[in-house]
Amino acid sequence: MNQSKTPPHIPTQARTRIQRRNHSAILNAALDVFSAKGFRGATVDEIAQAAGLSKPNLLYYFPSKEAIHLQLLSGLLDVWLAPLRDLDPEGDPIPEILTYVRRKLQMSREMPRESRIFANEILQGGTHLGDTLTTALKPLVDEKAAVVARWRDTGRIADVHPYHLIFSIWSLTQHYADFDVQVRTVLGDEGADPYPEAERYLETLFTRMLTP
Amino acid sequence: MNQSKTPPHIPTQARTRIQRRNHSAILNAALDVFSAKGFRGATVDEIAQAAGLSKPNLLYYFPSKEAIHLQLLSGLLDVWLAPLRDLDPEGDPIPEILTYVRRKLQMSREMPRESRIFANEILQGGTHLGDTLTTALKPLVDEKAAVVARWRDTGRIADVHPYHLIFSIWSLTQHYADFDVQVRTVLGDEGADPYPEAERYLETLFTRMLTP
DNA sequence: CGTGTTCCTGACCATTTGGTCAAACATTCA
DNA sequence: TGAATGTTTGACCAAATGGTCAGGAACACG
Repeated sequence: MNQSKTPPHIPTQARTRIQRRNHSAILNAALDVFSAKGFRGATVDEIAQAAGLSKPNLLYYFPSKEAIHLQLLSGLLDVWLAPLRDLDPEGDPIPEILTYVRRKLQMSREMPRESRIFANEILQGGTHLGDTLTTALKPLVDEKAAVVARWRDTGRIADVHPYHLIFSIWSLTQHYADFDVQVRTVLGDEGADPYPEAERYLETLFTRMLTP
Repeated sequence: MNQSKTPPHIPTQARTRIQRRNHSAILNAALDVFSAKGFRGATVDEIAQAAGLSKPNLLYYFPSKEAIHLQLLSGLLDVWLAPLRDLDPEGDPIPEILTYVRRKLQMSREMPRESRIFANEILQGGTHLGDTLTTALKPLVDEKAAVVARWRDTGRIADVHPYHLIFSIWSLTQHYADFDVQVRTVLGDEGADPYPEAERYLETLFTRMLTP
């Protein structure tokens, strides 16, 4: 009957200092573990360890493993789509698109865990995302594809399919994060950082593709 | 002490009719389940059900879940690399590369399960593949990258980084299998088959990229 | 100090899951 | 037909895992 012990499950804005610290420690640890092992392969205990907490203690902050995963995913999509959101319809088409490519590649390099977690989720059918894809992703892509279509129809870029252009940017940039092992293996261990070459390659690719 | 009941674990060439049937039924079922749920997410029981067998019966044909996964993976790599293997150094460079792209895209469409299982494996760090990547994949890529480099150095194709060209072909073609859900969601449910458009797009992309 | 709240833990539980085994059932073939 | 060989299964096990809970420790604050 007592209404005590209300666990601070997902308080959005954590109240106490300890809450804030542990909350973010958990999310960060979960990012590590989920991105390395996938949702099923990750164990609550491992996440707790990585966050420096005991399993029950972690469950004190989040109601379930799935809740952690979910909060991670939803928090991610915004960050992930920011570069596309910033594509400026008033800007110079080709530089605008090249900037988008560059920013996306940069995110791949600096946030590979996020990229992998997302890839994993989509690979598995996006079941955890619910209708987020249709409500958040699709409208934005529709909007920006329309921008690209306008650029194309006014002859400012070469003839391209707007949606597939966007798909190609996604796939090419995220490839370096998601398939990191493969890339590094093929390039040999000597060639440490593939990103500078990748950036040059993608710049050339899209310049040649888009120049009228 | 009796040496009886030697289970026909991985007999490579199954002997009896039943063995052949069940063996391939298991592998096919495993392809379904592993590609849909990943290695950790897949359960032996589910694979057995999908193959029309009981779990112990499945374990009669394969010593472990991992063994099934492994046999699947190793059998896959050969098929997967065939198009690259067929890249002909004596052929016409641009048509040769376009053919490679087309075949790779076709495989994406016709074997999405295989593509996803592979993606999943690489995403997780390729731990199950052991050194297969360095012994089987790298040498082939090295060889074909050299071919591309020769074409480039003799001016038969435009200036490109051979390895990143190959990476871009992989990522662009497999994107349609691995991120199928995303692609379909963004394109809307009406536009059923994205592949014809994709093929046209990729043809244009690489033609513009490679024409000297 | 004392009291209420927040934080943390050891012990525990139910379920899932990979895998085993003895015995039953089927098939083959002499 | 019958014995050897091959196939299938129900019952079972041990380990892993997500999650609970009662109570103790730390902290905030009057």
